[in-house]
Amino acid sequence: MWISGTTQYAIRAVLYVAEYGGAVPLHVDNISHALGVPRNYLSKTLHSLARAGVLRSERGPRGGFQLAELPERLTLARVAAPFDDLAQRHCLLRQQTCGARTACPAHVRWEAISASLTEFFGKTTIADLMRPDSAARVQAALASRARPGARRKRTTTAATRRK
Amino acid sequence: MWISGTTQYAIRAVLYVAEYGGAVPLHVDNISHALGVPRNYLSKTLHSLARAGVLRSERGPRGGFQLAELPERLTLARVAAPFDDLAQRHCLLRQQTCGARTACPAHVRWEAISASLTEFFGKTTIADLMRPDSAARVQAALASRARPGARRKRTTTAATRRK
DNA sequence: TGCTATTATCATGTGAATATGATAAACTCG
DNA sequence: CGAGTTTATCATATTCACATGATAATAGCA
Repeated sequence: MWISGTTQYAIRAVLYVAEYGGAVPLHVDNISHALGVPRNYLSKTLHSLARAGVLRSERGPRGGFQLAELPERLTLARVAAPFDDLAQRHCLLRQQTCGARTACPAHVRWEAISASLTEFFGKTTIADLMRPDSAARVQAALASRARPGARRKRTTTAATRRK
Repeated sequence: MWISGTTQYAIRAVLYVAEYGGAVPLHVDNISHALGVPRNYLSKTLHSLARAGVLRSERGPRGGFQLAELPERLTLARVAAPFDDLAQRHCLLRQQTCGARTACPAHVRWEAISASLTEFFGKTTIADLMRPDSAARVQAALASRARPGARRKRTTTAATRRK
């Protein structure tokens, strides 16, 4: 039961970037050390998050990972989406025929639980999980980065999507 | 996310035995056909359920699987127990240190959902999932089997546990 | 006793999730 | 431009859930 290990890594990583990252990007080494998660595996995971528009990444010296959006807008569902198809698995008994038309025996009873799970992942944000004091710092960091006049660089986000 | 495929097989199998089994035991072939589940894999699963005291099994001609208890007493948690450790996974982020003392960032918010899941599996029984009409038949079947004077045979249940 | 039906068990295979190590690509700055 | 830093990607290994096929053990019965 529950979400995949990769998704758990992802949530913890995004949360870490939210709390400890600021104007300066965090390196994979830093994050993987902090979380006790394999480096290269995390690298792939972070890259997926960048493609999904959750993080932005940059290579080379002064590179690393930052949030792509305010933590208030990053729901757990969005963070989990690249790794776990949270929506697709609503039948407790995995009956293919379980739908509005022909329900599995557990359908009605399970529906309530299932809905509360969907709501949890859809409404809980990274900001909700942050220590209160770090939320303010993030606001400042993102604001300064978005200030016009800053030099544009090529970063990997949802916009810059390569095959 | 959710429970393992084996647990889903198990619930569906126990439910099938409850609804279509009676005084005469059901064969693996019958059940696996009905559920569209691999035969030998199901056999192992059913055997585990017998060891767990959910089913009783018997070999040879006239053998097969029957419920070991009234469906009202078979909670989903009991059926799932041999395959999924539902209780062990309470931390959303899989933090080892997540407990009463040091909670993970999601602890408080996740606790409510987690509790409702635990309650669902602990309180929902096989009887709850049965079609209403089949419940009565099971009552009769189990009662006749328990009637004193019936010859005792060696069956595999929680009591007859072999290493 | 021996034949047959049925579950129990063993040995093995397969695929996906997880992980590792090496190399390529991109960026910074002297 | 070239050296160094960092992410991106590729090739491969490991592990585990799920599955398959063959054989052993047990029970009923002629």
